Amino acid sequence: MTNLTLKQLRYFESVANFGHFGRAADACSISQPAISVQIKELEQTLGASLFERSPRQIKLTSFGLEFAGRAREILRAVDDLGDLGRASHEGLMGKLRLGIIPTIAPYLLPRIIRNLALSHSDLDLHIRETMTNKLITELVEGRLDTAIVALPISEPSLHEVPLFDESFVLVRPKVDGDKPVPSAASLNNMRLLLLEEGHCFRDQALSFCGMRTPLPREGMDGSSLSTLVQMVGTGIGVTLIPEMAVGIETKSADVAISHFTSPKPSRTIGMVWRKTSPLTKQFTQIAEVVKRSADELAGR
Amino acid sequence: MTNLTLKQLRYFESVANFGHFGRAADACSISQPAISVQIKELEQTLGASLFERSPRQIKLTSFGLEFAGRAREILRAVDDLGDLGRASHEGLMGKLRLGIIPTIAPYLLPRIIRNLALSHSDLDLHIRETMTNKLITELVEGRLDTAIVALPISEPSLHEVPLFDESFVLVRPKVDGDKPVPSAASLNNMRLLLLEEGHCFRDQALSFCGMRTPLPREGMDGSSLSTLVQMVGTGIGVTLIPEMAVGIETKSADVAISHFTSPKPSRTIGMVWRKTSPLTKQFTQIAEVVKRSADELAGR
DNA sequence: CATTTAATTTGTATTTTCCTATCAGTCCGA
DNA sequence: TCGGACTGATAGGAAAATACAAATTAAATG
Repeated sequence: MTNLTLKQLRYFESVANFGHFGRAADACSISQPAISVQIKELEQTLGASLFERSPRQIKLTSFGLEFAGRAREILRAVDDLGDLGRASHEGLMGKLRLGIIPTIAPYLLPRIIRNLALSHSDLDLHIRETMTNKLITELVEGRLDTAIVALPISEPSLHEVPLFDESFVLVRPKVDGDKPVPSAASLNNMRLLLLEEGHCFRDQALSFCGMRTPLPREGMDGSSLSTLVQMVGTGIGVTLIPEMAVGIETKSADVAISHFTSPKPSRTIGMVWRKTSPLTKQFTQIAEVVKRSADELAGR
Repeated sequence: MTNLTLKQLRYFESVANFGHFGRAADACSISQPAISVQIKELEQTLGASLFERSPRQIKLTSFGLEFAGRAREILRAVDDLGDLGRASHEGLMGKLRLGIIPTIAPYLLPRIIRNLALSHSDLDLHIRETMTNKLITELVEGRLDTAIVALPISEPSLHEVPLFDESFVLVRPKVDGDKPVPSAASLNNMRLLLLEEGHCFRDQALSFCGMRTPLPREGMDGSSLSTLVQMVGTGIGVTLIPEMAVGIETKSADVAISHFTSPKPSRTIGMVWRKTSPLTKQFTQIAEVVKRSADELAGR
């Protein structure tokens, strides 16, 4: 008979992730000996050791590595199974962890939260705002339920639903506002201010300009659209921002907004979640609310 | 946090299978209240009920049905995970549950067991002899580790390995032994004795004769090849048996053996196991031994 | 209306899991 | 080379989870 327990698998996963018994114990809110004992027991029932213990660090054995992969799959499946109960109720309720990228969050999130509170009052929404790749990792690892990101993601274990398209507009110092709108290619020659490495919007802007990597410049990257617009206001350069950000970001800066004609730069915003999650129906409801919120914001 | 335990899932699976708390408890070697409590707890954490309790019988709710499917997958994955320890050792050891069909078992099994005992003395072999569809079910449900059956099985979750081909021979009353060997089609007109419904060998024999269902006759089916041969000896009719059975089955009966020329009827015997089982290496070793045993038996 | 069957409830016992405290080995700076 | 810092292992007692036996409820059967 198999004598494994989920607890053992959970503890093991934690130790495997941290490579450290003590920190793993903290993460599981449990004492360090408790973890030691459970791992030892696990190794005993398996008849093979999972970690190479050297005094200063521990490392997964090759067996442990194989084991970790399977264990993770099982744990995710169990987590999903736990959600199945909630999924069987029609409505939207309980804790729900939503991720969202920073180039959307400040503009859309307040409205989403307001709308969700109105239509689904017994939903306990937890928000996580960070860059796409982190969101995806956390989603796959089961630390998030769903996320609002720019598509496509092409992570095979995730399901993608497009919500709306948003186009980018050009932000120039106010004095340049009357000049003709430059072509995509000619943005190359202007001083284009971008978000720092890792933001998907940075890559989307670059791809519109036909650039793979930006011309190397001295630390001109901003960490938020807000900063970028303020920088443009001082006359340093130009930038692109999503249309959605115009209302908020351009109020307090001396900048001019210009729309491109064609090709019109844009990106598709969508929602993603684990394919194995049983909460599809619930997520779809949320997607509707998000879509509606975006429409409202665009004045549609 | 998800608070499900494997115990709960195991108990639940048992109840779902038996449709009965008491019998499920027996199967788990546990008292019946213990199961009741765990199921109740499970339903509590899920926030939905898994069974419709009517006083005389219990039935899975539609939610319970969905839940059962996922739970089963998880439990199988965990069982496989438990085997991973053994798999990491090169050799073949520990308990191994082998299924085999009745039209092979009596002839090949003694030799297999002998050979395995010689080469892998610390293997604790458990044999289950029954018809193909039962073997497959038990395999998929994790109650068997591997099985020797006639291919193809075409069960997507199982891995198939062909071992050897064996041809069928015609068994006739000794007095008919000198008559010419009938064609496949003309077997239709003779009194062909078959194994009872459910044996794969029955279907294989029928398919050789080009029949879907046999001509309806009065209860002429036997439950073992041995019986069939004895019946042939009394002059009732003729039958087909695998070549492997000739040595044993025809010693004590007044029958004659004839080989077909072409088309030569035959079937492929192979081994199957769950694709997710980590014991592939071990099973492959066993497959080698089985193949060798069959070769010995055929005098090769 | 008593009897049978089957699940739940209750109270107690056992087993499992956990925590605190302590130990043992190694690394590192003084 | 010594002592503190860090890390995982061990031990013993406490707390929590789980299990059992016996009693209870509830419907169906004869």
